[in-house]
Amino acid sequence: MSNIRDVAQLAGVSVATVSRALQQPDLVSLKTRTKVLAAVKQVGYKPNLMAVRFRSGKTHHLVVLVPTVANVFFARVISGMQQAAHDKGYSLLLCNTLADEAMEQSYARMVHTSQADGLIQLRAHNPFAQLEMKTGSVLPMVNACEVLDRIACPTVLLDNRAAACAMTEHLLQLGHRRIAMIKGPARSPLTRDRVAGYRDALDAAGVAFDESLLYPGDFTLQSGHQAATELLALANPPTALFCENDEMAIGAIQAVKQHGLKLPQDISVAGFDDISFAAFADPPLTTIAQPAEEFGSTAVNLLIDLLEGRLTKAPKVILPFELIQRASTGPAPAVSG
Amino acid sequence: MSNIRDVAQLAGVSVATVSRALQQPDLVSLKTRTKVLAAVKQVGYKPNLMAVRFRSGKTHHLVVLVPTVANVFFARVISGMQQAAHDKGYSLLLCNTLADEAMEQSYARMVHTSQADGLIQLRAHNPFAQLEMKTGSVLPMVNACEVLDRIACPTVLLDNRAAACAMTEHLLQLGHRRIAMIKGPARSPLTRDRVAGYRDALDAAGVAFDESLLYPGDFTLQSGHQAATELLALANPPTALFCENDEMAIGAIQAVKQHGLKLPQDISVAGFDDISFAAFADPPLTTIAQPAEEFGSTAVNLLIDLLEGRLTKAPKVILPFELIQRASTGPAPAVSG
DNA sequence: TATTTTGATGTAACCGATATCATTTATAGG
DNA sequence: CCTATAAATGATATCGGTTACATCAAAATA
Repeated sequence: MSNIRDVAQLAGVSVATVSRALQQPDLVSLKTRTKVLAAVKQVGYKPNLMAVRFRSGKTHHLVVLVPTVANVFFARVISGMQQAAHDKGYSLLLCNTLADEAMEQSYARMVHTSQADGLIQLRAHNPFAQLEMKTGSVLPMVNACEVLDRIACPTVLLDNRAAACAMTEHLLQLGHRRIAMIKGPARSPLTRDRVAGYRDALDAAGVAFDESLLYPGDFTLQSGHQAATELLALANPPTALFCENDEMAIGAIQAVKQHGLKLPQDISVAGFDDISFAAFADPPLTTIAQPAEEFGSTAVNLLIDLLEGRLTKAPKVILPFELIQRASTGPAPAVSG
Repeated sequence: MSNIRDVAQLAGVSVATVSRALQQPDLVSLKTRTKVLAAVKQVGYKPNLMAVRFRSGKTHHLVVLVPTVANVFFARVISGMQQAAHDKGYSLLLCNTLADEAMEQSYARMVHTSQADGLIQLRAHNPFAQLEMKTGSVLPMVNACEVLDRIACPTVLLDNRAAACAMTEHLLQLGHRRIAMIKGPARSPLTRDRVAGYRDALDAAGVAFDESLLYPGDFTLQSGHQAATELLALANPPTALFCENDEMAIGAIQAVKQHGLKLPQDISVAGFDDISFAAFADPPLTTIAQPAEEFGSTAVNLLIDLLEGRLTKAPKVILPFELIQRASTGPAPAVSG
């Protein structure tokens, strides 16, 4: 591999001149510049970016902590991130945490050990908590999708409360009164907000909240299936299932059918995210569309702004949602519990 | 940020001793070692890995070129890669190429500019072709899933021909004679192999090959839907649809239902990959299971072996498949065209 | 013509670790 | 007690760029 000294020697100039000819061409005379460029071409010189970045102290790498890339929604978010990062000359170091705290820690440490400039976290957990406790410093981080409320860091989020409220209102308008919610883990702020939105809508409609209609899932198809199965076994089962993501909704739909019920005549099922499979469910899934790619690109842009000092304080960007009405939700059955 | 000199000064030793105390503790006396470790702790020293890697010339980064992370199968492959890479102290630089040649090139160049040690390519395209042409050097690459046949590089693949043959045989055994194949782009070697397997089975069963039953898709739900719609409009439509991935199969199932046909009584649909949604399709999808995560981990391990000089020649690893029989395929309808 | 200003280039320090080689100190053997 | 050998430590070059500063020539000004 040729280096800058080879080029300098061949061109008969100093290494400084070569560097300048490539970085600030106006500082170099046309004559020398052409000589240098010819030499660069001849030896096939490519600057060693490891050296450049070591010198500059900036890696241009961003760590992304994703709970699971196998989740379709997150996959879209990552896609948006990658595009935005590439546009600004950054690359993504991907970590599929799989809820493994140690794995998350080990990637977070990359920001400490100068392997990455900053980090984007997609779940409600501060991976720097331990590190910052020890060092007292605050590391560059952006939070997206799932939101940490205790920390003042730039954030991209959906108005989950309003979105859950909108979907619940939709179901209430269809005449449903027993609306179950297949939610995420109890401790998640995202789930907490969505449950709050669900209750807002119930309260506004004067429908009593029933704790037994809340079922905690884990965002997988299987958990949606299991949740629906158990909810349908209740003495007074729900006529609508509002799921916190489309995977669980699709799982729930299968359980509903296995239970011998027809959708949407006997029961309605709604999802959240509008992943590509939602429109291909049978029946097609009513859901909340989120701008997944935009989550990713916004998060990346915020982080880069933060890193490059263009951020004075931590903004909270709220992205819009849209209720997508399809055939999985319909009027509540005439004889309702 | 503290550096090795700070530690050395505080411990009252030379930087070389600090480095040794951390890298080869046996070369340092117990007394000095404890002194050094105390100093390390006191100043909160973390070696600057950018410096380490610049010095060593190894980045411990691997570029991964993925056609689309939004594809569930690829998401699983990436998950497997990330796990394996992490276990060996490497990180993944993810590039979602989205069929953008320029994007692919720009990431491939990272190997040239010392930003990454090697590359894993998931589609049948050599991103180094141009670079290697110019420089004459061969860059470390591993190919997985989609296979490049012209190049001698370590490869992880499925016996796609045998798998497609197995699925076709399954359909033939069910009595199907008009079996359509919703395949991938014509130029893809993967598709070529699978079509070959499909023909192997037809030939063995003495069923004539009908070109009009081959339909090129692009692995999306939409394209499966469209393909099925067009195939069902044929004068002599197929009784079975063999799709090259599960997304297209799920899209096809929707089209089949919209056409008023029942599955599997009127028509059978089979997929490929066994993504999580396959078991939740209605009816559950018969498909070929591939060890997606293992594809990822194997590819990463091969690349690391290659980088660390443990590979003499380019191995081809063939991973096993399994035909998963579910309810989307059944006996051919009695009155067949 | 003498002097200042501008432009172009070279010299060398620097980023932070590692590793070679030299040097000092400790241990063993005679 | 002295030397030979081993063990521990230090001084410093090095990786490949960038950049502050020095130098020098050419152009502009007095």
